[in-house]
Amino acid sequence: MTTEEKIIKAAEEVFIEQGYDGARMQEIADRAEINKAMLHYYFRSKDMLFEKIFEEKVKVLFPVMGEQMKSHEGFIDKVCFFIEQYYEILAKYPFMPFFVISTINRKDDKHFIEKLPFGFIKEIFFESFFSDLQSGKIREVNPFQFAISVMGMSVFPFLTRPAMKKLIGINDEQFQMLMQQRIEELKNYVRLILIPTNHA
Amino acid sequence: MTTEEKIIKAAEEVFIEQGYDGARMQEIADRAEINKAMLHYYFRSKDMLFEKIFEEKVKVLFPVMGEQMKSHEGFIDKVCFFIEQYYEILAKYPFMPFFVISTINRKDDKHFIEKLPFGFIKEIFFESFFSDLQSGKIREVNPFQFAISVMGMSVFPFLTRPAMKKLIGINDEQFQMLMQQRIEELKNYVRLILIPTNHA
DNA sequence: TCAAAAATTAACCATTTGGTTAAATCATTT
DNA sequence: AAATGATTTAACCAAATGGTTAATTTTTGA
Repeated sequence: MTTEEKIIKAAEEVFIEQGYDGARMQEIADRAEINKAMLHYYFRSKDMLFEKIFEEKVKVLFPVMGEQMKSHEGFIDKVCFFIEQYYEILAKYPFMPFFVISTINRKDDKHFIEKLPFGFIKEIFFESFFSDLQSGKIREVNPFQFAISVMGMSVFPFLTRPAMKKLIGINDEQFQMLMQQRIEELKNYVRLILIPTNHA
Repeated sequence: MTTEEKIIKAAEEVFIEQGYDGARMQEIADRAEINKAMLHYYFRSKDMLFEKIFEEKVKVLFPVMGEQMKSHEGFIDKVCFFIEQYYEILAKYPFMPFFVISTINRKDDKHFIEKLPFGFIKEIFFESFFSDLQSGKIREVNPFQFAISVMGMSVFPFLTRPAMKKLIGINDEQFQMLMQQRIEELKNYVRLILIPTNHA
């Protein structure tokens, strides 16, 4: 493991746990078991180190879901697939949503928002939506509001995880289970919302 | 306006904008137009000042919805009322959700989670849920997952507000409008999810 | 093998930070 | 008006912070 890799690993941990303002260069150095000067030797400044981490981690949270998504036929199938896939990612990186949100909410966020790769939603998601809407396969909902809702339902519990755990009195393992059960529940909601009622 | 009030107002602003770690005592003093020593004179330390602000603001975010909610009859009515009321609060304090979430996600959160008054949900929400479930007025969903979903759909856009604004290319006013429209959309989702289909 | 380049370290630096103090001002009461 | 207590201020402090530097060790390549 090279020094650079050790730094990135440690910086990931500290930035995600503590946020930009809470993170200390010394703590990153300590966890990486290197001299603090090395941080600046490899990444010049705290800002540039953070930028590097953010870019790398965001790629993980917004993966190339595009290709796989294309293989799913209707809009409902695509949404259900999105929910499943997103759970996989969130289960692996439960702190990521808070990391991203606290970054884009930072007062002097210069350009982090632009780095969020949201293109795939517009392309694949919406296109498929209007197609299925016209053929009457799905109910007429606002696609934008619907997209926000699906993301909100998926991500919100991970943002409030510490509270959830404490309020319900569960541990990490049980939380994971709750989220796993949640997949089917959310897919069910999606179907109930989107599948038109039979007015026979 | 007393000195104490000036401090609280300024501290609210700074803590909510910058978070605990990002907030500077000097900036709070500057905005309150008082000497920095006054902060410690009235509130002893940054920790204690923050605690004061958190308590006050949380009371706003989790208001005594209880009484009004009791007057709404069925579970669906209660949920719809919750969505409406919550929009009112969030429209007034759009930064609050992030403030609360970034506080409970802080590494050394000692006791802030306990201060979240979630009692009213258990009492009024769940009670009414099981009542309507038994009488067949609502579909059989997991009440817990459903509650998380409603909160997520309501709160999530406010957590990602800076990103939403930039990605869709709207300003604060337009964002507010989008959220206002959202109320009816969400209430509609709730009905579609909860009202049983007629298997005639 | 040996010099040049890259990597690493310890000591250091300027600035910022939360917090303190002692003196000064203001308000209140007698 | 004098004494008392509350409020306010400017100056100060120690610790922490991001960042630098010059010297040292390690690696590389001719």
